[in-house]
Amino acid sequence: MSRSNRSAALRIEQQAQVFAALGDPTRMSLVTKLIDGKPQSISTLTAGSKITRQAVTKHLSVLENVGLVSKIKDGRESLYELDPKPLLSLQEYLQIISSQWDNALNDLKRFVED
Amino acid sequence: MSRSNRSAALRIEQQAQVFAALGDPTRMSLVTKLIDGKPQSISTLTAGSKITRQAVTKHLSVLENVGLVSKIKDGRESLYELDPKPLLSLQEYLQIISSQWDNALNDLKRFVED
DNA sequence: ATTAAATGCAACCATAATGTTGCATATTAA
DNA sequence: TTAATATGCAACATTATGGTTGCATTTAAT
Repeated sequence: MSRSNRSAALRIEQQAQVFAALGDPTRMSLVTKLIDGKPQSISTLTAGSKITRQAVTKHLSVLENVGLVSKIKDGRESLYELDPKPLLSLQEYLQIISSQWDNALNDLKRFVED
Repeated sequence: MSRSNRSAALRIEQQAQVFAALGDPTRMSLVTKLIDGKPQSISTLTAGSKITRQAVTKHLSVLENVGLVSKIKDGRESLYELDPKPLLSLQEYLQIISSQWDNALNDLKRFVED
C-alpha cells in the first residue's frame, strides 16, 4: 500500500471514530448539553438522565477519546468542555461527498442528454 | 414526556443511527465507492477487500437500514446505489451545532468585554 | 473532626456488532 | 444441460459496547 493510501486510511479511520462517537443518542445529547460553551461536571451532566453516573462517565470518555470533549479537573469535580474541531472535520467530509455527488449527477445528466 | 420531546428524541435516535452507520471504516469506503452514482454489485464492492463477501453484505444492510443506500435486484446480481438524503440531514445537524457554538462564543466574548 | 458530595476504579453481565464457514438457490454462460 | 457466477440464509465464534453494582479516594461543608 502506498504512503498516500496509508494516510488516507488513517484519516478515514479517525473520521469513522468521530462518526461512531456521535452514533449514540446519549452521546449526542451530551454534546447538545455542552453546546453553550460552559464546562459541566459529570453530576450535572447525569442529572435527569435515566442511566447511572458511571455510564455517563463512559460515554464522556468515548467523546474525549475522539477529541470531541476535554476534561478539566476542578477540585473534586471533573468538568467537561466541548471541542467542535472534530465536528468541523466531519462537515468538511460531508461537504466533499455532497459535491462529488452533485458532479456525478451532472455527469449523468449530460450523458443522458447527449 | 411532551409530544415535542418525544419527536425530538425520535429525530436524535434516527440521526444517531446514521452517524453510527458511518462510524465504521469499511462502510465509509463503501459509501465512497458508490459516490459516482453508479449502482454496483456486492461482488464488485467486495473485490479488493480483505473481508468476505458476506461481511460486505452485512455492512451494506446496515447502510440500507438507515437509508444511505438502496438495493436493486438485477438478474442474479444485487446492485446497491447511494442515497445522499441522510447525509444532507447530518449536514444540517452539524450546521445547527456549529452555529449554536458560534453564538456561545460571541456571548462569552461580549460577557468578557463588558 | 465528621459527614456529605463527586469521582475513580474494577469486576461483572447481557446484548449487539463484526466476521467467518458451509450450504442452498437462482441466473447466466458454454 | 452442465458448469460457473452471484447471492441468500443460518449457525457459530469472538470481541466490543452499554450498562450495572460495590467500594475506595479525594474535596468540600458543618
